[in-house]
Amino acid sequence: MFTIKEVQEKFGLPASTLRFYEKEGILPPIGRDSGGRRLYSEPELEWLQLVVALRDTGMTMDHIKDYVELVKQGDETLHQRRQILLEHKQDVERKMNQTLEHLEKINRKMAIYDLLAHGKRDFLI
Amino acid sequence: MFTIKEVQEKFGLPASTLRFYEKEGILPPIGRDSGGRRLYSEPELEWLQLVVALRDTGMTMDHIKDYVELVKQGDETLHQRRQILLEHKQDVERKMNQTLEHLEKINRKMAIYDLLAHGKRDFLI
DNA sequence: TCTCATGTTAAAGTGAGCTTTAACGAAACG
DNA sequence: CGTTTCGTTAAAGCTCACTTTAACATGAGA
Repeated sequence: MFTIKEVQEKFGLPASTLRFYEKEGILPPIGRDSGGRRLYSEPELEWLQLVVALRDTGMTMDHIKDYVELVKQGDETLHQRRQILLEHKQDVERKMNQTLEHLEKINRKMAIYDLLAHGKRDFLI
Repeated sequence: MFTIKEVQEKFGLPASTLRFYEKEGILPPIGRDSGGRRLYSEPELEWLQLVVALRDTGMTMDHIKDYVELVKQGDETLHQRRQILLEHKQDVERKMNQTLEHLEKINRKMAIYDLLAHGKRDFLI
């Protein structure tokens, strides 16, 4: 069991964000100690890890919420959930390819700077 | 020379965004026709292409603006500009590696769904 | 027991990056 | 010549994903 501070440090997520995720239903309701303080358990951290993976690969909070709803509905939605992950993964791969193209553009720009830096101003010929 | 509508179609950027970029100094002031309408020329489109590459790889508008300021200052800033692009590129590459790790997480989740779908509920042994 | 760090909540506030609105001008079409 | 389309501006508005604030509670250490 982990306090909110420990989770904050483990994941690099502010406590305010952890509370916000719980309020929004992105995390399940977290158990409390006698004083009403949150105590995170392993499955909840596992879950948080997937949420972070989805968020950092560009899934919107609303879509993550939809996915969480399916998890709550149990095993009947396993296929649907797999499909959502698959489509998201394909999305991410498309975006990565776009990013690679953009990096190419940036590389070409840098190459031009290098030519200019060496006084080779005849590269346009 | 291209009208704002043509640029909008070429780049998939709304005209409102093109006007917004110009207002913010992210694009140079665009020339006008006799009726005060914007006419984009080739160098401006080249420039827009780099802006889009930087934006879509996660550079903030403020940083793009800083870069634009250096361009305006001319050749003295060539080295500094190359350095900014280099650092941004390294940043993007770090983020891509993070994304690959996140994809691994998503893949493992999908694999679990596959095992469950085939009734192999003994995978935890 | 006092104090101070750490936690709690609901609600308001923030910042980035556009997008919409309103009011108007120019110009192409029938 | 009228009307519909495309453009212009400044300013206000919007969405997303948090973040801050205010007011209060708990619990550990001196």
